[in-house]
Amino acid sequence: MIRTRFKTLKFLTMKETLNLPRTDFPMKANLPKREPEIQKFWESINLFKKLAYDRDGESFILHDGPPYANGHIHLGHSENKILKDVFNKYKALKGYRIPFIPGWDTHGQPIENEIIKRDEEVSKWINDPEKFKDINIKLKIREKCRIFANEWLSIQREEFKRLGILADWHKPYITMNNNYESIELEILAHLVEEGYIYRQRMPIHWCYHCRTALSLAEIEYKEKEDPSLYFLVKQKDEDLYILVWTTTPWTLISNRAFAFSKDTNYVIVKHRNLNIALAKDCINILDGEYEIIEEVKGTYFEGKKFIHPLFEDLESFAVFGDFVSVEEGTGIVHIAPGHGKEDYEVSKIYNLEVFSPVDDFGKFTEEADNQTKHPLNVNGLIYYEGGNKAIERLKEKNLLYKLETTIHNYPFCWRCKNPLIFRATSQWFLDLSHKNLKERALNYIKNVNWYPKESINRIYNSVKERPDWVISRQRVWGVFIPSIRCLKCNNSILDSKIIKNVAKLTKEESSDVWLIKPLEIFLTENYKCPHCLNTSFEKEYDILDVWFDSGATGLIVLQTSEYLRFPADMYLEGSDQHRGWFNASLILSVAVKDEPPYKVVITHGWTLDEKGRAMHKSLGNVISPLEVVDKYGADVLRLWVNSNDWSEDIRLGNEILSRIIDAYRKIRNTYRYMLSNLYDFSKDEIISYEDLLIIDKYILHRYAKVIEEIEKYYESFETHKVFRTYYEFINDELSAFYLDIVKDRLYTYKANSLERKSAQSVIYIMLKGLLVAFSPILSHTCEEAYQHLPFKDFESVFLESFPKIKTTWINEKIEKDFEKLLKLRESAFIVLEKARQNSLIGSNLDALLYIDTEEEFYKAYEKELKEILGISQLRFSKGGDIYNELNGFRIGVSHALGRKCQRCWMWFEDLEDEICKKCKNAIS
RNA sequence: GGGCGGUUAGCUCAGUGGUAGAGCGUUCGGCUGAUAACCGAAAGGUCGGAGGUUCGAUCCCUCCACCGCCCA
Repeated sequence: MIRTRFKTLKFLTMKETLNLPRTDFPMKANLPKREPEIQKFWESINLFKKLAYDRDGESFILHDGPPYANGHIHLGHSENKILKDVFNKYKALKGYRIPFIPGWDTHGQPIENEIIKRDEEVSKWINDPEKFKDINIKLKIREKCRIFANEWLSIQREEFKRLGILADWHKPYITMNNNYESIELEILAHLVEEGYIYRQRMPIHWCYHCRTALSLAEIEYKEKEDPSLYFLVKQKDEDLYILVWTTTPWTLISNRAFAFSKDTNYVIVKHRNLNIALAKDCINILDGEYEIIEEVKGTYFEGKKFIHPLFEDLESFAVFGDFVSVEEGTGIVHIAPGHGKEDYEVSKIYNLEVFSPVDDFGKFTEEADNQTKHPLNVNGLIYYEGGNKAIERLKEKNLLYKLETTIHNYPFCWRCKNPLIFRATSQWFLDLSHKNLKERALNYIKNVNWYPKESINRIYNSVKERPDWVISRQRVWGVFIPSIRCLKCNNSILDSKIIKNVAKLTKEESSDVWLIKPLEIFLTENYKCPHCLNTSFEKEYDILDVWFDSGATGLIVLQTSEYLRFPADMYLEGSDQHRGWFNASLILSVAVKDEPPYKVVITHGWTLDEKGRAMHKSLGNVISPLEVVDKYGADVLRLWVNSNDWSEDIRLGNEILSRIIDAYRKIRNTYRYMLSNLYDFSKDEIISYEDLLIIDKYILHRYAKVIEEIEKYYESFETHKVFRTYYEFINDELSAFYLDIVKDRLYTYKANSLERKSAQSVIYIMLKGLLVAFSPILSHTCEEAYQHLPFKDFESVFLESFPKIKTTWINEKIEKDFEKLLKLRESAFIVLEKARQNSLIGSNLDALLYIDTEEEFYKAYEKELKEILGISQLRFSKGGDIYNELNGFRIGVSHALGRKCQRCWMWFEDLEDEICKKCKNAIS
């Protein structure tokens, strides 16, 4: 008992003589609490202002794609803004100014629908077409939308700030701001002047629930069950029927033609006592027996006329089109020019009527009945009920061949989720063929740097395949297209002078002016209708597609701030934006400036759950970034994003999160340990390179290589490789190697000895560099650790420069030597492990190691070998109680000889006192 | 149905026409002077599946499956 107490006392005394690590930097991060404090610190020193505005040098312009202001941010938003933040901060460390202006998309249907849904009064208005036209009601809805958008914008701003995103949060760009709307109208005026805008009646996707036209970007495809209808059509003046297939019987009311394929083989069969024609390849759709009478080419039907299947007093015609296939149906396609894209196109060639007797609500109009003496009486019926009547009529006339159901993909409104119809309406279009707009855009795509490089295919295809842009919407919440209708000739007029007048007043009073002010004040003096010279007009109230709002951000934002510049250096968004923002921005930019708005476009994939499935409310697998931040901290989320190859889809789940937290802890702890060994280190104690110990030179060399590699990976946008390189350096080379072996020197040598100061110098240089290099990713933690450095030149880690490597640090000779030494270390550790398992030793310090070699190389490194092996004694001869030949090395291990120094725990054969000579010297 | 991309150890990722790599995690062990830490060792994979080219394929080709985005 007494002896134990004595030993303990003695032990404590020894311990007190050591230079053990000490630091205030806590092991436990407590990020949810600490991060907001660090963010407050950044605000208090005006960090963003310093990096964005108050410094000299070139600017790096990353233009923010505006999120839509209608809900909490999700993981995708977080990934996006974090990546933008990483590249901004990296560029700031490289000396660039980073005037990053965040933005919000605030107009459009999602908000408008939400307002309508949640407000009974408004719901009533909107279902009453007369009320909906009322200007005061439009104003009321718009005001509610504006408030709603503002509320969400504020919420999202706080959520983004919580992620540690550096941006001009005080002055974001907002698409519903007066100034923004005003410039947007000027862009429209410019496009009108240049002749890009035209009005045309053609079939477009129409949502009869939202009662508006939709652009391609607002449509989603889902499976839908529809009738699959085969019917017969009698050829006029001949005893021949054709067999036709459709899934939209309601469009039969508007049938104007039947399309054939010229080169396809058709057969005429005797079947059910009728002569029936259909494509040869489709013959197996016939039920029952048939006899082929004749085989003909499609051209056989040229000039043929048919009796309309529903209305015997109407005629239908044979036409030809490439789109006719034998993949499904009968090789004969029903054509309703007012209800289909291909139908419309073929109708232009054959001069067919674009007949579309369906109103905004998806109901048939009287036109549907008035076209014939044998009406179906569908006036006022919703379109699909008209379809049922059409089927009844076919049955009555014995023309219905067969009726089944089919499940196929069908377009739905992305907002209200109702199926869409194709309906011909008059809309404003942006002409992509005008002045070769599309062609120019396609050419410019090649001049832009796309990352990942495969994404160029996607943008190219989506621009190439897009039709003319329908820019008008029959909605309320947006920027009005200030077109006027002539009360005499009924033409719609879009005049750039009028638009410019509206733009001027919009700047003062928002786009509401078009609703509020009388038309006269926007008209030029003695304004006359360009078509009929009439002088009386009324305003029209279509609004601009929201993609026009967001597509114009580059033109509006980049050109209106003295700190920004057009084109931007970088756009960075999710891969769905190839058809969305990248696309719309390119089209508008090329139309207005004949130049793409971006130099580099980076796309990231989507965030999926742990099993690689998309996150859906219905699947219950949605992870909120806010929850992750509240529980683990923003740095964990930032580390997660950047540990994954985000150029593809990335996953998040419990195991992944737990691995990330492990990595975070390891990194943090390494910072902490390095800091804790610098508690008595000062600026004037830095040892010059030549005087460093060789092991310290080696690790500095490795550090330099790693920094170079990391820089390379930032430049190539591969932040997951930045992370890997960094993390592995910390794990393998610092924690498991250098920091472990250098303990003896740091703890047991005289406090101000060269051995100790050499190690401290290298630790200081590396730690500072590592903190700076990783601060774009692990922003809060690197800042926190930076503040704990014993000395530093700046008030924030972000005011530092990316670590600069001195050429003298790169030392290939040392690297080569150490490669050899580390190979030996690897083998020696395996033998030492065996000795440990045989209870021959505990720690490596208990070991006497034999290396059976004649090579002078190893003997010359005896001192370093002992250090990097962490052993007490080393002999270059054969021996040891445990002996092994391994990887060409002959290695033996015995227990160390003599006695153990009570201070440094190393064994000495000739130890006389409690402690060794070195320790005596250190204490004295 | 079409386009683009993906599928390598439990997780995140490397990789090459010639016996599969790393880090983490796991297991076992050590230390107790980084201690809700630190160090060591070991186990883990017919490289999504099936064909083909080749002396030889995880890598090249074809088809298929699954996942994601986009389009019809």
